[in-house]
Amino acid sequence: MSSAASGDSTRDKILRAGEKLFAADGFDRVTLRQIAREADQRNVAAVQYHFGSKAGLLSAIVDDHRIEIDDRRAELLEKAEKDGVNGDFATLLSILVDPLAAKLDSPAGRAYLRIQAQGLTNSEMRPATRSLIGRIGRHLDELEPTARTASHRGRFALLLLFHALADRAGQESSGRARRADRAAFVAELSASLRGLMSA
Amino acid sequence: MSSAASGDSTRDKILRAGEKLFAADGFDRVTLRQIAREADQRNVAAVQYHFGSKAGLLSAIVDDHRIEIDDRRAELLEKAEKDGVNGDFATLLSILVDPLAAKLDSPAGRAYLRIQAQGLTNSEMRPATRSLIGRIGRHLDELEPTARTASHRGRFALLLLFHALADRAGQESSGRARRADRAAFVAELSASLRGLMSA
DNA sequence: GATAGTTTGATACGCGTGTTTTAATCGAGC
DNA sequence: GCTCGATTAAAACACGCGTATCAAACTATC
Repeated sequence: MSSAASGDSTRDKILRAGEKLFAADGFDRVTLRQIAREADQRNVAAVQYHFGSKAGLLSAIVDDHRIEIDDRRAELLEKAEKDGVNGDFATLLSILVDPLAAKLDSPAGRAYLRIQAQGLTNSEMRPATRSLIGRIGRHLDELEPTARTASHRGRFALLLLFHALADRAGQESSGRARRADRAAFVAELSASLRGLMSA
Repeated sequence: MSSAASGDSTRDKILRAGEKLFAADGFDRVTLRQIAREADQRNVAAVQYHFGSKAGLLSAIVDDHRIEIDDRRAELLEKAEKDGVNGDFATLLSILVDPLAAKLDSPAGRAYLRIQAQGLTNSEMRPATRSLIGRIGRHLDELEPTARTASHRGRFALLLLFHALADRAGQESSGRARRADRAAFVAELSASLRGLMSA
């Protein structure tokens, strides 16, 4: 309930510390003591108190962002359906891509992208982001059934989407990529996805 | 020196056990005791003896496969250069894709693909597979410089290549995908990469 | 068949982990 | 100003980790 307001309560500090460290080092390598230190907390049990467990902290981090992304997507999708643009491939693609790509704007968002990609690779957190993607997928199916249905393209597109954004997030957070190039990056990614789906 | 001959020496059993467990659970989650058990070894220090450390075991696993893949690629590339086909995009792409995709054939190869994808996400083992890819990349640059150079497409292609294969490897190893579909999968992947690069 | 070298087995060590527990501190509300 | 719930601190816990050590078993060479 409080998560959206990014105050500096201890809970929020732990959340941001976890984000940062999980993204940079990987969930398994990060210690609760590291997190406490990063959050200016002398208490090694702070994570247990506020989130129950290390896994609980991960869920809190991921859910926060995922919910915001899905809300934004639902909003855009409803608008598109109302405008009767649900036959427009580019529109549907941007509904899929843009709210995720917007996560590149903040350090917290970039951390989320990297964490989500870790989860994809290690085959967990599968329910994440699923519902909305399914709904958009159905629209895409109506559009060009042969290009998507029963083929692997949809899955490829999802893999590329997440991993490319995570890769970019890592580069920006480590200074290996400049923020100014971001628009070009997103445009390239969208074009690549378009090309991938309709080759 | 001995790795190619997949005998059932203790060393090889440990190597295969590590492959299997690293791929399924992730490098960090796997303990040396699990590996020893999986290798029918009562000795918990067997990994230290044969590979020095847990990291040494990982290197041994990855290097074995990577060397074989790069050798195969070099072979195909030389043949293509001799035939003067180095202007053929499809040929170059298949040199990049086929030796990797061939890894889907064996359980050990599938494990390698998943492990390599983990490494990509967690940003290590970067030197891996680099040399050959660079050489092929130069050929691609000569072909259509605008489509690759200074754009993000090359990186996208690499990400998709590795993660799609790792994803497929995971599905096959867990029975969620049938081996019969593999040819179609590889064809789809190649087509997707082609579409991605030239959209 | 004794011997040197290599491999395997078994045990122990030191340490860091996530978590639990208990005590101290804080902050409203009356 | 006191009280009580919520939060932070501090210490301890049980456990599993990677590693080191040393003895036993095996293997080949002469």
